[in-house]
Amino acid sequence: MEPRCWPDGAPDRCALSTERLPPLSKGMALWRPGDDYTGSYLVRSGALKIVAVDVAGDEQVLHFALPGDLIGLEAMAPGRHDSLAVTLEESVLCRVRWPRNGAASDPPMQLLLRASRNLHQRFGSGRHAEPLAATRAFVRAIAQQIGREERRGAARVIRLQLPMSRLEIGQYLGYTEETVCRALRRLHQLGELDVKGRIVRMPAAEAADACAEQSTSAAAR
Amino acid sequence: MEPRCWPDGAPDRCALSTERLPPLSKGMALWRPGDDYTGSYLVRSGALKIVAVDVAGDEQVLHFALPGDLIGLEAMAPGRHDSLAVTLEESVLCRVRWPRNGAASDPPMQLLLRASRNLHQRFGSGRHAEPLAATRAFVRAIAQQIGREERRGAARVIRLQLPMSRLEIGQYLGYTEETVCRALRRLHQLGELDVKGRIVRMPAAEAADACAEQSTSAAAR
DNA sequence: CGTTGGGTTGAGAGAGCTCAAGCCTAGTGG
DNA sequence: CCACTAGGCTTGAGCTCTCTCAACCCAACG
Repeated sequence: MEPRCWPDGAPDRCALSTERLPPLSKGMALWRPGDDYTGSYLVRSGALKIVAVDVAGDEQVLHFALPGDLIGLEAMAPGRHDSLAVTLEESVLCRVRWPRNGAASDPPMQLLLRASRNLHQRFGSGRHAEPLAATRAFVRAIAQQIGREERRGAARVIRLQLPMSRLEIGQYLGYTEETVCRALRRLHQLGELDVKGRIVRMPAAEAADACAEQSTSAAAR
Repeated sequence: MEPRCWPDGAPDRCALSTERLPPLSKGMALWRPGDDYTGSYLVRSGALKIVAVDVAGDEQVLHFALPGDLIGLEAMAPGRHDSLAVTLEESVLCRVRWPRNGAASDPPMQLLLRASRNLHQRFGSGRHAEPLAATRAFVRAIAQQIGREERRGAARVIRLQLPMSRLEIGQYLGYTEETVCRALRRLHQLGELDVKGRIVRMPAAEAADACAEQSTSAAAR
């Protein structure tokens, strides 16, 4: 019944290594925000929660990890954890590691990096309680991906064209078209951004604290 | 500015192949629910939305794919797409393929498979509008992972112990502790499951359609 | 110039949140 | 072995906020 950490027959090609960790008791932190990424983990038994803690101290659970799950992959691309992983009960884990630069040119490894970025994005776009905060985070995330920097006099602004409608943003964030519309308007009134249809302009500084990640993503391209 | 589909220097090791697709015009479907998985895609330009369509016809956007994104990986593990991918504007894509069984024993490929499962789960646990449907889907997903089948006379039931508190479920689903509590109670009253603290029992048939979307939620209104 | 899809705004009602209190169970220490 | 305690769970009563529904505006396009 207990799944093996890794197939026994798997050779050590591609410099992949697994290492069994001593059992973690309930409530132990596997990693904390800011920790360097040192490998991913396979859950052998037990359970963990991956939580994002915001500045207000509110906790949002991003994922529950159960036996068989691979966790921590989302930190591979940025090289650093920005979430907190805590055991919900006594758990046994295996750490999976490989050299950071060694196999970087390996095609499957490239795919893994992309997958890591995917996971990281999905983790970042968690469910916010308020439509205003959710919409703000959404626009900033999009801005980081497709925004172009413009000079507007002395100020640097990010300009972008949203590819999707208000309705589709709502279908993504879990709100209605009207709520998204009102949230955008409120953000405009707060001076955080300038909206005209699907064209959005915002100060470059605003867009910067969206996730503050993806330094490696440019190199990956 | 245009990112390359793939590093030129990357050799064809590990039998990975890329293939550039002709530009897709706005509104074209890249894949539909039920389509076989034939490879993942890298977005070169344009934008797409990945949506889940439930039986009621309601669309939920799971992801917006922008240039540089890798999409479709979540279908690798199950081998079949259960979502719909549609271009939001004219888009250029590259398909990335590799033999299904060939490199299955390759450690990085194993990691990819795990990542695929992760993505698939995260895609499945999208934001539901109603707490009842969200809680139902959550419990069923957990049951599929850690539930044990029991014989209770003639009926087959799934028994499981939730590793997390009601508060943590709420922090995951985006509701408060009380709302989760009431949702569980309502599910109990509807006869869908039996809750005693963290012990949950439910008919094996119920747990089976974990991913089958909420046909009952619309009727519940 | 008319049409169409997307966007915006307003008013009312229902749903989930807040606050508060009581219960129940597991773990602890005498 | 048992009482105790603390945290989790449950339930209730108002209130706020988002959804619903409806109308109107607007720009793009033929």
